[in-house]
Amino acid sequence: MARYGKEHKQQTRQRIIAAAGHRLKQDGIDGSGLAALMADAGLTNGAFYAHFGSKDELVAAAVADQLRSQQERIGALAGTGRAGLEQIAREYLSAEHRDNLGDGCASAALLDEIGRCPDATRKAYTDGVMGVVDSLAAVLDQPDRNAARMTALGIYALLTGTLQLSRAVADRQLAEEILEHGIANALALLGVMDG
Amino acid sequence: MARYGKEHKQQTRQRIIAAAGHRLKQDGIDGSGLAALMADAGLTNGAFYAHFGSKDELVAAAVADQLRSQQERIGALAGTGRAGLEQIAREYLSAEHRDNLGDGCASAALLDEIGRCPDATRKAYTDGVMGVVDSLAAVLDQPDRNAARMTALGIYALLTGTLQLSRAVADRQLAEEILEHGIANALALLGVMDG
DNA sequence: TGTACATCAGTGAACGCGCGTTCACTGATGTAC
DNA sequence: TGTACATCAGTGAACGCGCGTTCACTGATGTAC
Repeated sequence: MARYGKEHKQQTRQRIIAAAGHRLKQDGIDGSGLAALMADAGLTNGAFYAHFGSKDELVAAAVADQLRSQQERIGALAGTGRAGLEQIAREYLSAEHRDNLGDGCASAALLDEIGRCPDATRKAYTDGVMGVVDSLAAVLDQPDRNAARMTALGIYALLTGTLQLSRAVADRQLAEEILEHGIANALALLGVMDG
Repeated sequence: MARYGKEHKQQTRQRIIAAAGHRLKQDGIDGSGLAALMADAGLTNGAFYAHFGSKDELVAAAVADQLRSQQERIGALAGTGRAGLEQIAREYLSAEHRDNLGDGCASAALLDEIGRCPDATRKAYTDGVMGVVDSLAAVLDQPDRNAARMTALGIYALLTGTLQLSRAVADRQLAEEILEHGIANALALLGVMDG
């Protein structure tokens, strides 16, 4: 394997972005230092500026990468309509997802922090999240394209808010109840738009 | 006015908590330094540890205080049922609320950061948010108390997620659309539970 | 009433530490002749 | 084919800075006699 040349450097860059996606979601944006982010990719902090112009630039790249993955995941789903949404909601609002920040949804992990980020990061988020919402809208399989998009946005907001809530709450049983009722709420939101 | 004695010190403590509520929501938890938090209250950093044992302790107190205010605000509302919810949703999902982090909802501003806080802070959040949800459930005015609570939780998750989304998005028009459809979604969620 | 002392809220400088960022250097890989 | 040099990814120490926290001190307020 070449340790030299554009190709190898590009691979390293991707490795940093993927590792950063995990840690940023786990510890938050302000909570993740560059030294830790680079160590996660098997590198030292000094190499960072050969790949990115600033921490903000990496954050934007990682956010975009995370949302691209999420979109692909939704796009690869078999089910459509109510069954498809139920599949998504059950996975999204699972105890596994709640307890594994680093492997989960970037929006649920970082949304309020992203709101405070510079414009470039928020632009990357906007593009990424609209892709996710489009994929979600496609799953919903409704006649009116634009209405489906807005329903999908509502469902996405509900899912992220519900997961955040269940993570923030210190009462285990309550957290469980929040997730369970969240699934019903997501389906209800679709039901209304269907009828 | 006494500058001495328990009473005065208690007032100062409350002033710090109120000022901290504003700044924490504005700049985030990790994004707010103690020196700035104290300056907001008209004091220097050195005085901090006469009032609180740690930054975490202040954060917990500020979160509790913010949610108490939010609960009172909802409790003081005139309307009930669908009209009451519409009043809440329109105010919550307004451009003013979106653009004034510091004066707004603590959940929308801090929810994913609270999820990473120590247990004491998350406990304070849990108690506070359940109070808010109870008040919201009372507004909804439904026969089944427990069902109303879960509907209220769903609506609260939807509102916070929607506001976060509209703040994170870099496209002004899209942010506007998100808010507008959010109001319809909140009412839809109630409608389903009503029927 | 006056004076000496105790108590208290708050000041401001300092602490060690980790942050984002910079840079001189290393050592492996590729190229020229 | 062999050797001298250029190029590159990555290292590791250092930078100034702001962080949370500590502490000796100040000056105003209250109390004792």
